[in-house]
Amino acid sequence: MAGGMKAIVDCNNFYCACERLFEPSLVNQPVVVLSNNDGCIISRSDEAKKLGVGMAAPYYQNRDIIEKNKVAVFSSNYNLYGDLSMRVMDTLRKLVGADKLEVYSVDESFLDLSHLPPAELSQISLDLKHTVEQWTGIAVSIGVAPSKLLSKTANRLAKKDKQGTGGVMVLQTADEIREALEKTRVDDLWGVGRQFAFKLHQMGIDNGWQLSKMPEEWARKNMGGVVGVRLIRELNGIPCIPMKDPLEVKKMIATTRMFGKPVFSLDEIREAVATYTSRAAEKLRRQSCAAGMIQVFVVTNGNRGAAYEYNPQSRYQYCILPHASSDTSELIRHALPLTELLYQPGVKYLKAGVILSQLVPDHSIQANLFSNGQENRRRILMEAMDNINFSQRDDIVKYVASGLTRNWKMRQEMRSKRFTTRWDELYEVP
DNA sequence: TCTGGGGTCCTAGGACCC
DNA sequence: TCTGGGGTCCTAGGACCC
Repeated sequence: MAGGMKAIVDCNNFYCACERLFEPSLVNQPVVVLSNNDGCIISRSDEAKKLGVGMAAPYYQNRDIIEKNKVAVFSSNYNLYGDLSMRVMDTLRKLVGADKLEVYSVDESFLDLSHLPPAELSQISLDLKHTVEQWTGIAVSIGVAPSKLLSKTANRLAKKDKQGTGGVMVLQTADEIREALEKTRVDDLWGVGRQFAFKLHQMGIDNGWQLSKMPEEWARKNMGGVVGVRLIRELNGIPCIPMKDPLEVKKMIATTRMFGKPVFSLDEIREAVATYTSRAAEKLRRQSCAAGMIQVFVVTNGNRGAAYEYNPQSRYQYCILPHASSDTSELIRHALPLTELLYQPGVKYLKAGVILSQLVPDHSIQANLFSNGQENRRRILMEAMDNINFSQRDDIVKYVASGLTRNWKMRQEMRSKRFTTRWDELYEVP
């Protein structure tokens, strides 16, 4: 088939795989990893899936199955996952070239394979898979096809039938594509969520093949305009979702957290917001950007419904900065008044968050920096602070507004050590 | 009695993703 | 008692302009 082939490489049960790497006794044993505050299950090993542990399901609802079957449970350890993710991506970069790789998420990358001979794609993919596993210890699945959507579909089938496929599936001929789409429910297509899947089933469209035969004009009317048209084309092997430039930076940066326990006081919320602002500002500086707008939001449990119903209600406030900034203290100075606007005494708060947007590259504010020696010094201070916080413990250096007690901090009772990113927690060979 | 048309920019909100 | 966090893209509709 003509046109460039694209691959998606996806780490299998990534967070669980990371935990197992440092706890080999857990290989072939059921393992789950929990979200922040140990709230939800966000990664399951194949064994845990077989036991019926649900994805994104609240931990406490699965506690019975977990205890009965001695499932190993971990709080999420993002330092560890981030570091192993980097190793996987670096390996792929080495194998296919940095300009052929688009990191899509912490555990997935698209590869542009259009320069490779089509007849060899299967073997090349198998080699890629084996090399990544050998170099990093993380198992991956690979799907290859003429469009991103079809490669995601191939990847899903490869992962579902690891024995039969060897963890790799290449879709090239019309027959191969048809067979794969017939086996895939619309719910499982990349880009079809709950709302669209429901609509499609009502219309009698149940699998990917049926959907691929619908006219574009129908999709434009019924599936979100150009989004739907793109979906149909991608299903037909016409690439419409381009590979992204690896150098692109984020357009928005958020730091948000559920509180470990309900919070009532303004002081605690101010501390949380100041801390989240610091985190967000670090991310901002890491991509050499400044923010033009800052938003703060808080979430309460709402007033409607039964007493224990989970009914989150959020309220936002934002402000446009006089000039784009990446300075933690300046961002905090704008965030705190927003917090005060949002606060109502006596209300129980579950969560707060900070969102930085209208991001611009740092060099666009250089004129501003150079015109003002004071600000330039501040920027150097920020860099020093980031370096210290990164190489030492988190938050050795921080602003007093972030508070010294942090009793709103999240629960992480079952976190593994940060084996690869903290000197005092390095893995020891037994 | 009559009540244009088109362009641009911005924001809120929906839908989806991992 | 207990339900994550961080993103993207698109559309509709309002405000404003000529």
